[in-house]
Amino acid sequence: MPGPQERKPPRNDRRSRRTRRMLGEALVALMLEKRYDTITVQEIIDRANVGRSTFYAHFLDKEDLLQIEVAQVVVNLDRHMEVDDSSNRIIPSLALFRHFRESHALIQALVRGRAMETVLRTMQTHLSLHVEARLARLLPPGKASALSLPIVGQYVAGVLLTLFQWWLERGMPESSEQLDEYFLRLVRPGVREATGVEI
Amino acid sequence: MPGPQERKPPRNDRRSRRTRRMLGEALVALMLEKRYDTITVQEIIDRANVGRSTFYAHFLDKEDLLQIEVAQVVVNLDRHMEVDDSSNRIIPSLALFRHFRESHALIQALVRGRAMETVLRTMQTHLSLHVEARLARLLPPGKASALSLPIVGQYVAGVLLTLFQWWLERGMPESSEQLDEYFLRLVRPGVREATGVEI
DNA sequence: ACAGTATTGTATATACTGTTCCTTAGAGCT
DNA sequence: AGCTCTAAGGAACAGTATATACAATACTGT
Repeated sequence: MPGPQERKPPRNDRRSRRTRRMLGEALVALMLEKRYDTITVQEIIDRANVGRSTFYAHFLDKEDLLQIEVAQVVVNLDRHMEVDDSSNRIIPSLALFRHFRESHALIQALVRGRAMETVLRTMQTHLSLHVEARLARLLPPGKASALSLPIVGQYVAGVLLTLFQWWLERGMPESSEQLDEYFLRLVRPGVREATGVEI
Repeated sequence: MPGPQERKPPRNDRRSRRTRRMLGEALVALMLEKRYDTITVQEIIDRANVGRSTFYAHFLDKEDLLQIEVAQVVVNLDRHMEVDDSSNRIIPSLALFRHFRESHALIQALVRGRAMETVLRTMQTHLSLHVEARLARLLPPGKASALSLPIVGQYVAGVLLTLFQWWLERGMPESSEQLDEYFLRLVRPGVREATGVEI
């Protein structure tokens, strides 16, 4: 490996944004075909019709490009979690399943490219913290939860992501509503017995 | 990448077995220190005190060596699943948690080396199929499950692996027994309502 | 002790990365 | 429109990694 990189120069030109987008799309397209770590920079720039030096003008390396694509997924996820804040559901699962179905091209690429680990771990953390916070608010004052809230948060987030992966692997034959119903039927009794909260 | 490999020659000599073991241990040791994909073959053979050609006499490439180590994990897992076959528990969760704690050096290496994705996916499949089979046996004849058995299998396996990862990330402060209790308290109500089976 | 083979060390072809330097093309401003 | 500035293109380069080939050597099992 040649010398260490300093940082990536931020560009704001219209052309630059177009180039960045093309490179991102090229990576996603390639990840639908093969594993992320077998993809070379050459393949990416060929697919995007972009010069080699242009790639390195925008990104530190291949990993940097991936990270930026992954960050997009997480940002979108957070945006979808903010809705439905008034109900007493601890997690906007239906909204999430719908979001997954819509953006499943990128997510599918991440899964098939074997770069899903990072995404899932980030999702798991975000979701479990969200659930934990909601549970703390819904808990009747003075009445403690039988199981600690972090573990219940992990449980709920884990079930959601497990079902999502199972759904995705089989090509998402069920509707989002159907999957949400499965999710709630499985998760609700456990949460009720563990915390006393009815979701 | 140079030409394609044909296959790896199987060796049975005592020396060979020793060499293979040394190489496997070297990889595991290195994975405790850095990410799998940043480890070079040179580092592995240096650590194992083994010549370069010897490495390629035993394994197709670095990936091949990893796969064999991973397979070991899964084989051990299966062995631990066979016990406790007479009880009416759908999954020997306590035995599994104990096994995880014992072999956590290797598993920790896989996690820190970012090679856990493969292992977890394989585990998820094995465990969910196991649960599915057990449920089918325990289901009262003539009385169908409300939710299909595959989805309940995925659910149970997913919760077990989620809790395991949560446990591992924080350095396994709880005992195996404690974790198993959490697991059962969270998963039992959902399985009861979804299938009618009491575990 | 001997035969057979596992192992070693080195050399080699191939591939990928990230940088450099120079040229070309086009966006944005007056 | 014309001018300027900079993004993009393209080729070449050093550095490093992979996987193979081959001859020499060390060791095991009988």
